[in-house]
Amino acid sequence: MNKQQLSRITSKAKDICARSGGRLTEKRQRVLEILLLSDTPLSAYELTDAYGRACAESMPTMSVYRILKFLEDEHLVHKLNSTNKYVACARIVRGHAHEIPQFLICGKCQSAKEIAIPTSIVDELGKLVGKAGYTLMNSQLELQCLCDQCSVGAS
Amino acid sequence: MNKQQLSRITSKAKDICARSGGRLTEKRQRVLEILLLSDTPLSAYELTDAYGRACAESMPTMSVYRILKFLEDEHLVHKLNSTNKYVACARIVRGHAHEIPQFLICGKCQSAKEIAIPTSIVDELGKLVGKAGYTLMNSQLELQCLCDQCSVGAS
DNA sequence: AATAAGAATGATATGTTGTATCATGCGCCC
DNA sequence: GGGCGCATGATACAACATATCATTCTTATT
Repeated sequence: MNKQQLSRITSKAKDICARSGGRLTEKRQRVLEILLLSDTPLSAYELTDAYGRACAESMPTMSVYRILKFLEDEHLVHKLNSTNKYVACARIVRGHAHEIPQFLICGKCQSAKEIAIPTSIVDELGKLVGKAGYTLMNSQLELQCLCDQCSVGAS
Repeated sequence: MNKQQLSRITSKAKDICARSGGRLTEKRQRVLEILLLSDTPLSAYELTDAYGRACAESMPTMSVYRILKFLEDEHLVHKLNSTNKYVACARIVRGHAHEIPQFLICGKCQSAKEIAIPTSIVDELGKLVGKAGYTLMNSQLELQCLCDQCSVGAS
């Protein structure tokens, strides 16, 4: 991702925040940028370190958590529950509408790819869940995978 | 679950362990029993407490983690990654073959139900994952739901 | 039965993730 | 420019998890 793309994305993120009455402050923007530029999801503490390295001033981890919560509420960032790490939302990168996110997480290189799963599959899941006596509230899936690059490397 | 059922299950668990060269010691059996009798998944620390209450002697949390790891390796217990809690595997309760586990987790009462998802859906997921450049390694899903009892209560 | 080897457990320390709470700074509106 | 509300800092602590070394218990062998 080059600087121009990054600035286009953060400008869009600012709009998104503004529409909901929030503000993408400089610190929030920096945290988002670190996530956008990272190859892998980052934990709150890894973000704290990365912030310190990138910005020459440090940020308390508490603030990182608060900023992550803000960015999650704005749907600019997702939390991966299976790894306790955070990723920038693909919609602001690729420009499509917000969907229920699904993640493929490589167990070797830790990369995570956000994909959209067809409504049909989600509907089928919903029906199954209904038969079992439950109602699906959120279908963010996190699938443990191996990415093609790592498959090749291992072979 | 009554005592007879419990003893039938633990006896089966013993066989499973024996076949793989492991031993279901008394402490391991007690931890498994606590999970079998619990309405909800339990964290390692909750298990430590429950063990202390049930057995009049306490167990270090470290040992609980080790025992959980053993039980997981024997596929007698599953870990829910989204909540960091542990549940007894349904196969030893209901007697069917081991399948890739899927969990419905009620966001209100925390109950968790283990279900099996049809191969067709898992296959479809696998194909999608393949198209995205990944290989599915494990399709344990943890779906955030509301159980019918809690739905009724809330209405 | 004595003993040696290996498995299971205990004890202690520490690392990682996350929340609670109160204080301080900063921008905006009248 | 004074006050209000949002954002951030600082500190403490809770919850989850692992590393490591010591001790105890089993089991096989003699």
